Amino acid sequence: MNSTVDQLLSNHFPSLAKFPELRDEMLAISQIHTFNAGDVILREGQYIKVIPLLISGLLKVYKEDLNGGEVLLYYIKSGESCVMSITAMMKGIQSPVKGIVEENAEILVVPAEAAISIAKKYPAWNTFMYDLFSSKYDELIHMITTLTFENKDVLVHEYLQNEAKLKGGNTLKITHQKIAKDLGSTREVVSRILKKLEHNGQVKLRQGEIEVFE
Amino acid sequence: MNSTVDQLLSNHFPSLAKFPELRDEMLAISQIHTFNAGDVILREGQYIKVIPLLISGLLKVYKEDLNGGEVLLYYIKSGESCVMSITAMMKGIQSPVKGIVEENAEILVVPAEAAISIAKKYPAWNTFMYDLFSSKYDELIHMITTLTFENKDVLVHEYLQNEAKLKGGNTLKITHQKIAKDLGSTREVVSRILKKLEHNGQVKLRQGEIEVFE
DNA sequence: TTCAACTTGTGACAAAAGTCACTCTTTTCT
DNA sequence: AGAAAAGAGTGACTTTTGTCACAAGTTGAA
Repeated sequence: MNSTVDQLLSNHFPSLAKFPELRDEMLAISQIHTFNAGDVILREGQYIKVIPLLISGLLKVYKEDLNGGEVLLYYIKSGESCVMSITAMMKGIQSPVKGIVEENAEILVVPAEAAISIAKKYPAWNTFMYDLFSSKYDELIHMITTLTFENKDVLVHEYLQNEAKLKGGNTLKITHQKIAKDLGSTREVVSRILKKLEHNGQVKLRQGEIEVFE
Repeated sequence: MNSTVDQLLSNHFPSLAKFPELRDEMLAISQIHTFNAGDVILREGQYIKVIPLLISGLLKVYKEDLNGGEVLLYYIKSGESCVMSITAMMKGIQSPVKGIVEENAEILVVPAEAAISIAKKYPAWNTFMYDLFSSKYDELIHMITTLTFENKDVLVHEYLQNEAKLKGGNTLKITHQKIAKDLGSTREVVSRILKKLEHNGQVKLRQGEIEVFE
């Protein structure tokens, strides 16, 4: 009866599933949940009770600003988990970030205490986490360098390229307003940048969608 | 003869040293090195051969830009290590960041392979790392929100407050040029912001030094 | 002490980003 | 079809940041 979960684990988290004991223990304590686009699966200030391992779909992780703004920090895609959930869980603190389902998602949910005991028993779990931490550090650091050294047009362009890559298609169904919100900017500024990118042949704009080239 | 190292470990890394076996293993394979302010202890592109545990002093970690700029990502203070070294080591990749000694430092140096085997044996090592990763994530995320939602004056002010806190003194010996370099900005901009901060009573400027209030 | 190097101040201007106000287009709903 | 809502375009203006040029203050070594 757990054969489906078993397969999902093997397919999407091979570096964990290849250790039979670890795999069995994870199967014994975790469950698959499904979520819909738009669902907020983690709020700022919430305590972490479970560690999510993403089977399919796409999540976005945001940091909220005092004045109602928010900024997209990174994505969580298939085969990944939420680094901020892990670290907040280990310290028993509230989540400093918000997690939203961007594309309908299947999530393997591991209870926090179970995750802690697994981490102590299986080096592979920690290896997986180090890899994950590493890639998110890279993303955050890249974001900092873009914010520091580049103008907003680069930020917008990289955002679009990321979206295209992660959503598997060069035509994005997205509004200028949504882009502005994700980047902590304003709609007018984004609209003008998009016009400029279109002028440069980097994108093609249509109502409600953007085609990304390159 | 290892009694000194033993004490340093106990004093500065209590969460590791309180486990006798872990402590003994670390003592057996690690060494103390000292470095001077200005020393570059890690270059971008360099492979990671050792994990540094900072006993005393202060390090700064930078990401370099293509056009000769660089931006301060975070500090490493006593009781901490370099998260980017850890993750780069685990993946066997080159360091994506640069580490510079800001204040004369004593560093407990753990060979990379030894660190890997320790990580597999002692959960306390991983707990320590998760804590460290967590605090650096917080710092990077805070930097992103500042860059996204605040003007440069806030960035400069927070930089000064950090410097004051980490260097243990409200009078910083630092030039405007150095601040500009750390923040990826320019000297004139920083000079003007500092004037403004002085006007607001947040700092007091003198040649070659800045007194930080609050 | 005197000069050279370093540090800071500042005016003038340019570029980037944000704000406001309003229009126009496209989509959606009844 | 027709109206409302959502999305996008745009001019005019402000604020913030960056750039250039050059003056002036400070420090330290010869």
